Amino acid sequence: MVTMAEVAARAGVTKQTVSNVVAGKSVRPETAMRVRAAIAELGYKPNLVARSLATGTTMTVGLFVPTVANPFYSEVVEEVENVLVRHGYNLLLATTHDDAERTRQHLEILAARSVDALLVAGDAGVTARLPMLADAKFPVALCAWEVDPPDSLPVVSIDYEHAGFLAGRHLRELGHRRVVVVADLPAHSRRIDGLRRAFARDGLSVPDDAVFAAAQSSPDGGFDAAAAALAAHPDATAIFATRDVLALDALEAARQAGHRVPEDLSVVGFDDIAQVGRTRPALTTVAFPKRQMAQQAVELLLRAVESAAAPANAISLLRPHLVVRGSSAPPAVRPHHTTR
Amino acid sequence: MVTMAEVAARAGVTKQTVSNVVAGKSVRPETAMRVRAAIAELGYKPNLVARSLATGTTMTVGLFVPTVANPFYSEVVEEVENVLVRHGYNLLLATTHDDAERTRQHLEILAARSVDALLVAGDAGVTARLPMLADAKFPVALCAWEVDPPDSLPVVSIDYEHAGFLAGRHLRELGHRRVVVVADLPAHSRRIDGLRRAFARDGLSVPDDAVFAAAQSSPDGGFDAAAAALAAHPDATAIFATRDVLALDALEAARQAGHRVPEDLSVVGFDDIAQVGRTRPALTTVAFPKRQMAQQAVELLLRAVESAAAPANAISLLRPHLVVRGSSAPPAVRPHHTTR
DNA sequence: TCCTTATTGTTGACCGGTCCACGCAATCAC
DNA sequence: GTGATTGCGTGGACCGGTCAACAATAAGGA
Repeated sequence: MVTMAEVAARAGVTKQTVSNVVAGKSVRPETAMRVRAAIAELGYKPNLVARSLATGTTMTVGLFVPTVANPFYSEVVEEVENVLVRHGYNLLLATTHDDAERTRQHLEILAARSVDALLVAGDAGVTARLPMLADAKFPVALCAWEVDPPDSLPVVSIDYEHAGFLAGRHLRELGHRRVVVVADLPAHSRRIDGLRRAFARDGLSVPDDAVFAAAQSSPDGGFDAAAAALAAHPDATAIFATRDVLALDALEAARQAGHRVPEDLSVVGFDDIAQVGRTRPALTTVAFPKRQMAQQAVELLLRAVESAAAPANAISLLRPHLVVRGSSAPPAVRPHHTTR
Repeated sequence: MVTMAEVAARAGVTKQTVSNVVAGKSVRPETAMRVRAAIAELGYKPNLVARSLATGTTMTVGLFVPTVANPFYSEVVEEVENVLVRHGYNLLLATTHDDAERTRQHLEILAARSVDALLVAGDAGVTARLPMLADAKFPVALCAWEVDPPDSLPVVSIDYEHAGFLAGRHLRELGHRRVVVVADLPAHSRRIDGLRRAFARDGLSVPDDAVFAAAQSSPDGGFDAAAAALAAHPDATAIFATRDVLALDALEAARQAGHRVPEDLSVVGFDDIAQVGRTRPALTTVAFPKRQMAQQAVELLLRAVESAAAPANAISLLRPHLVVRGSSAPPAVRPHHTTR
């Protein structure tokens, strides 16, 4: 590899002058030309590793996500990368798989690599490492954070409770009274709280036995939970799934149980991942402004990096909104189900 | 940050000795203990940037994918990261978005960062940069490569033509004679070649006007193409989609056109992305061994890195296989469609 | 004319590790 | 007892940039 020193020799100046030309600092035009010519002739490219060592900055940002297999996080990754590229940064991607030990190792390596900043999306496996995150020597931000926002780190997320409320309000406005829930528990309990609040306003409740946890280990977890929910509550007129992928499973379970959606049963999801708008029935869901979130979070971090200050320790909550599509409708008028 | 020199001073030895302890080279146990104690007391962590500069190796591998939004590539990314982590490497992710200029910049930066290796998945936007890839100073491998495998770089992929053949043979074995195709063109033409070969064996053809290109720009491209295909060929008994996401769109278009799948119309996809096994009807598709591919490709690269040699310049083709699910069945026995 | 203030470019230290040649003891064979 | 081998540890150069202090030359003000 051709180094700065070689370019300097070729142009008859010092390393430093070459450095100045590359960095765009004031250099007499005549000299700059000579240097630029030498750079071009030798095909010189600055060595970023060396620069990083000298400056302590790597133009690299780490991103933690639980997994990329979930489309929600895919979209986050996609957008984070876009914003980073726009600012000239690179993305170091690490999946945590909700594994605390794996997360710890990744964190250690990122620190040793001196990334300029770290964005953590999703909480599950990382929560335990929060103290470690708090006193990292680079800015850290959290996003898509549902549980106990720690007060030492900035967060860009949404009001999950309110998002759940939107789903509940929609179902109530349609006239639904009995809803079952398929959820990732305990992670998604906020969303359920919101749903319950909407029902509670009208004096209705969503009892605990109407909430079914999807087994996270099995790929059929969502399907099984939905099937169980429908079997246990044949009088339910709606399903709320706390994640779109679960909602897709629920749609399937409903179909197999002989329900028509939305005529017999409404299904409402959460996230608004790309594919749910194109299935039939298209899914009514609470849209999570993922890309906006990714953008804000990254820009928050980069501002902190450039001002060399700790990021504003604030919580920024974006507004989720309901997207009404074909999977929800008023409940069918049918003989009232009698218990016993 | 605490440096090696400080640890050395604390332990009463030289930097080099500390380095040896960290690297696990032979050091007298007694000395090693003193050094380890100093490391623990000071909380020393080696600076990987400095190490990279000195050794010229960064323990970092770059990955190019067209996008992460497509579940096919998500799975590839997921698996690549897993393998890298297992070997102690980090992942630098770059999306190309089929943009040659963006790809060029990324490539330049990765080179300047001296990544240890680069894996390129998918071809579209990158093909133009092949010469640049060929004389990179680090090993490069290609995967999921459909067009003209260049002979200067190792490739881990599948035989796309054969994969298409599998789809065609399946449809023929079921008895289908008239199939329409929804495809990303021209990228997926190999797959169609294979399909055609299967039909040709029985003296049947898949005419050009039965092949519909999905507009890549629009999110409804697949849907529109499928709808057009069905409208233009009402006598078709099967759809072959060259990508599962297109197949999902096709299922939808079929439903809206009033076809029952698989009774009236069979749908066969390509890729076997995670979600298509859980929809109803579950999708019959040609399974692409993505994870195996990712694994082989990464391990090929890492072998090259560790032997400091150019990677074996070979083409490794994995075997795709057909996964028969619910979306394909023998064609309905129905009055033969008369043209006019 | 002389001194002050800019403007460029030079010099040498430094970032935090690793590599390599070598000194020094202790061990071994003869 | 002596020379050869081996095991540990030292010192200094080096990776390829950047930074800060300074020297040199040019321009501006009194």
